[in-house]
Amino acid sequence: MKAFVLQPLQEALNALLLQGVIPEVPAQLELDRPKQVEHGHLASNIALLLAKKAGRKPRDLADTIIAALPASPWIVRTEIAGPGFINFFLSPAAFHAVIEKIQTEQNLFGSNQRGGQQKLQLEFVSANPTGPLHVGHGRGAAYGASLANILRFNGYDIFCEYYVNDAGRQMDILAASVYMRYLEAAGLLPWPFPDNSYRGAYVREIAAQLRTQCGDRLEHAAADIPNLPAMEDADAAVDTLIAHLKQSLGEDYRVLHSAGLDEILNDIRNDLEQFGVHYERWYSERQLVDSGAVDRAVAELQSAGHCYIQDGALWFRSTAFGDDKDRVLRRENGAYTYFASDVAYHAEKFARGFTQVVDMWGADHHGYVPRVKAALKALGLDDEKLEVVLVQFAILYRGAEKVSMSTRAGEFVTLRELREEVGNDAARFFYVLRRADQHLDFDLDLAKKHSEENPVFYIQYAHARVYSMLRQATEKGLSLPADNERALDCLQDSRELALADALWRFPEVVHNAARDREPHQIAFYLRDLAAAFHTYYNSTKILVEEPPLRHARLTLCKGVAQTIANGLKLLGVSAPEQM
RNA sequence: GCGCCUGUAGCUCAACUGGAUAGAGCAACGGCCUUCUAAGCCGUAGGUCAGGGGUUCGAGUCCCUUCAGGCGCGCCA
Repeated sequence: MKAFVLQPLQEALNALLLQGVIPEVPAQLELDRPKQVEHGHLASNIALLLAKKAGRKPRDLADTIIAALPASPWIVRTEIAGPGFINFFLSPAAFHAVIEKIQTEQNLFGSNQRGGQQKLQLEFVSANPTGPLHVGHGRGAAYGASLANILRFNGYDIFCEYYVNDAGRQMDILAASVYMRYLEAAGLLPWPFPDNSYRGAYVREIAAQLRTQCGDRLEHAAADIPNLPAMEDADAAVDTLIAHLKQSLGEDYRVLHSAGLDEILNDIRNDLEQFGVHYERWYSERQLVDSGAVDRAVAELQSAGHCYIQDGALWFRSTAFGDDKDRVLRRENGAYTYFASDVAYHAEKFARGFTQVVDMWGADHHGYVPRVKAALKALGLDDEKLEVVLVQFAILYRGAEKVSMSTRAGEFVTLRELREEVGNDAARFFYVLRRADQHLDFDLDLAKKHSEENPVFYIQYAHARVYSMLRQATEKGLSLPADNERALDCLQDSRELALADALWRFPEVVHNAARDREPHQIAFYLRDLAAAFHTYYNSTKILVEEPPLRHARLTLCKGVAQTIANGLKLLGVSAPEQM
């Protein structure tokens, strides 16, 4: 819609530039949608911006600009207002145009090609496969998947990836936890299950499966098992147990390790798939390590002279690249840190040719950003191409009551439980109702309500209402508009034009949501559009006797339904035709 | 202590990246079903944009500062 005004305005400014009235034309002309209807459909502040440079009074300059505007069928009136705004009033035809556009583009309405099919990688969730996903991960999943949809709709070539932390200490602790439950089930665990291991019920289930699979074959490692409770440092105690298991079980340690990993990763995959979250690739940290990528990345940092050895550990001088302290790459005991494999992983992302990489991390990892960027810079890569979105936690409520959660103790609400309780649609929608960097209060009771208080149903209801009218018309034997109905001239009422105006906003919102990485803009827009539709529905009878008017109104309504469906699709929410 | 984030209506949050009289949803109050789904609509009330200073035609938005809250500051991930 903005193009209707942008083009004439551009022409006028170019003409004035030639005449020497203004010294320059801004590269990017901007148009506002005024809050007050009296201020027109669109407004430009261009006279205010150029007044000083042109040595003219703003209102005076605005007058000159208006005089230079070429005639346009879309603009019916202009006026100068306030300190020097130029307000534009558009013709009904400008609003009918959006309805025709929707009919032409249908499920592509709102999309654009600004991305130019640039390859963009999105990494999100990437939770350690040490247990089922909980509601905190759900937010990252909903946010990442929605953002992926939105960016695709903006013409980007999107590649979604889940980084699987399947190498490393946490996975070993899981293996040890499974083993302890395995022993416990046979009454062979000589002391109580320790607090700092994985205590969730799922660990018992995995242990039970392991027993079905291996019988008592693994029990022999219980013989000289370290006495964990007797040891001072609980973390060191677990490490001792892990070392013991690796040595004592030999090849079978791999079986134990995989028992937990495979089971949990499968569970996570299914969970996300059912939640409508799809990945192009599950990237294994273990494979990254085995391929020698970590060795190579570290060696590259070393040969570039960005490393030093201190206290037996290998350090990366990240302070030379904006970090506030140096970081260890390889520990005194010879093992790489998590950071080392992350450096390798990110270097790998750029080597794969992505023009932009977006990571979505839990907000508690924010201190981690400078060191990863430092490493990229040290490797001669452009750290601007790595964008980190920090996703805050979701706090669950039942009405006013907070649901307490503790991951360690295994007392957390899983994503699956949440989905089963409130449904995928409500879960997806509620998760993206806030900006990612804001805390999210997730009210389970509200998400389940099928009433006006629940924004998901409010929007879906608007969509279903349109289809209800179409069914109703058929039942009454009233003719329906053609799919390419173009006789829209009878839509002249301000309420009809206002509704069409709301439709015009959709492509703009899609663009802004992608630019700002803010899916919530879509959610807010849909609520506004649904409200505008409900208002129209209540004020105007759609299924009138006169066919031309009925057809035109129904065509407008179908445009609303199509737009709602397109928007909900971006958020991974269904658009039912009947409720 | 240092760094990052946040502070807007009773509650939960927006505000098109500097525009005109700061908007929604809940909650509160008052209305609207003989008519296409009342899972809806209309209206009323509610504000020192945390406080202070600055930048300019113009500030919730940018800069400085104070206060309050959250998170982070491992050879953990």
